[in-house]
Amino acid sequence: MGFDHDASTSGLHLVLGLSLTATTTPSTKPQDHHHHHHHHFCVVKPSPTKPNSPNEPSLTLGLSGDSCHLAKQVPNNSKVYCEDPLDMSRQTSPHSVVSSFSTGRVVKRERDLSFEEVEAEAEAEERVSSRVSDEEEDGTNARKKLRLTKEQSALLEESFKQHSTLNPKQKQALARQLNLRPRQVEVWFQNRRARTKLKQTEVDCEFLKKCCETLTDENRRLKKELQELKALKLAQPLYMPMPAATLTMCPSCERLGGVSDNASNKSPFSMAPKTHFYNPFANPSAAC
DNA sequence: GTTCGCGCAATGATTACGTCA
DNA sequence: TGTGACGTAATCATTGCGCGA
Repeated sequence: MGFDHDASTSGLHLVLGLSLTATTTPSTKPQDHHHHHHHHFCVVKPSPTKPNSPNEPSLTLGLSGDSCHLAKQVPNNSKVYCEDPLDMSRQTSPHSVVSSFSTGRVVKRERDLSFEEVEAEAEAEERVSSRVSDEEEDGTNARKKLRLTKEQSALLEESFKQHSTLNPKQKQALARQLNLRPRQVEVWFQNRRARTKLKQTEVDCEFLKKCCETLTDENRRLKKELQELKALKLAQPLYMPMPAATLTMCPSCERLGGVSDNASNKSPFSMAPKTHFYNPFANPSAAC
């Protein structure tokens, strides 16, 4: 589903998006808005520096948070302390460090691993190897799902605010900070991007629905007004000066509607609902 | 008040496939 | 043109929570 609001075809110029703060990143990729209880929305334009893929909606989500730093450090230890007793219980579990080792599955894709990363992963695996073997001894091959601690999530969020994508170095550093595997950090970012985009789409959809309702109402009202004016014109065929309040001026070309000198204005009557017209897109009339 | 089963949302992980250098 | 890295989309699986019986 793509929202390509092309002014040339629709007369409207919708470019919708969300932003976490007043500033936006240059990236055109959809970015964070997931935790909107922390942030506010605003309309941003996609950057022309990087074209969207054909399937990508033109609605974009801007990010900010340049002032954010990765200053907060999660203790580089398998135990991360938090207030939540639930989390606490999770954290004390070896599964809070590395997840999918307990699945018994072999992770096929380790595409992003440099030699150092492979080494780091080997170390990580080392840290949990005892747990894995315990499970194997138990005969339980249940897939345990990693639950990130609050601190880990916070740091990931913080990092995501800065960059919605990570280069290998950043990924490696973050993984080290979080005591996770780089692959887990990568997956987290992938999911974060995807769910941000999904949420964004839902928000945009709601917004467009409201816009549509508003325009429908306005259209209905204008049609009614037009009929009234036509009826008035029939009832009073002689020229009557218009009340000034009914004149309308195009905000872009600054011409008075209905009284300009071109040939298209055959009638001195002007549809001028300006006093209560609401244009949700704040655009000049498409007639201009 | 407690427990159990169920539905559901959140989220980590996997897979398939597209794009690009 | 083939390949690897990296992205998204779709999906699966696990977990925790709320709720009614």
